[in-house]
Amino acid sequence: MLLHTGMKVATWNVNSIRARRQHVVDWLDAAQPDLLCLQELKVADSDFPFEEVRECGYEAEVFGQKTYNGVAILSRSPLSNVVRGLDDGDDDAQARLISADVEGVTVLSAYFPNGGEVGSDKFEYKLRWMQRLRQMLQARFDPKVDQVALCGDFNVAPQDDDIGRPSEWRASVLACDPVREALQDVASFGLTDVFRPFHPEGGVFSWWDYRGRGFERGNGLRIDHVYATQPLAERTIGAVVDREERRKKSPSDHAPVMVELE
DNA sequence: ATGTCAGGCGTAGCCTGA
Repeated sequence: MLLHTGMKVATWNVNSIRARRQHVVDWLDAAQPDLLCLQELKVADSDFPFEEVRECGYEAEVFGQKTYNGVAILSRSPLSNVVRGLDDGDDDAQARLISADVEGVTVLSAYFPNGGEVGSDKFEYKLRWMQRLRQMLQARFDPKVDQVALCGDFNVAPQDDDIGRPSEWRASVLACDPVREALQDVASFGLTDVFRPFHPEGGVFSWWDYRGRGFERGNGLRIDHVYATQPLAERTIGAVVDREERRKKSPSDHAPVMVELE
């Protein structure tokens, strides 16, 4: 009989695991999450630092891709039922989703498409990918029963108060109406944002553009999220962004987001 | 359009993506 104490689940777009290998190792040692979902690895599986991660006490399941995308799940407990991709029969070469089960919870590490410019082919791909994600969730899970955590870089700021300077971003691929509606459609499957209730005042961000000194100017967006089904959401007892990580030398443009479950 | 990173290619500096 396993006695469950807290469970810390984190997500972090590292913008190249090669460039951020030491940051990840140091952060695992300091933050001690039970699970860490990674996005934008930008390496093939063979170039993922499995050994370093194992030395920190984590096993890793990786869906890598050279140069672009790439996602992983790191866990202190054994992972099972690993699924790579949306698994919907669509011939999609982009490595943007991996899922696995751990201690009765299904964890998904997702890297939603950025979308390029509104109206572009990349934008249409983003909306279509989100639709496909919604269909996959519906095919695989029962939101009333299953404990599912969808974690990752959603590339969507859900509300204006998730943005430092809303007027600069409101029409962008990260915050425009069609993208927010697509996120609502994904959530309508039976997922809720478990972070925001712990920060009702808003103004908490997870990504700051390298360009234009976004971090220094407070011009960030909350685009990295943990969404959970009700049976899991009701276990949430805290949620934070580790802004200090963004302050370090050679940071990712994203900071880790971590939620604590009871 | 701009800004700043990272990777590819290939071994300098331009290109793409974000």
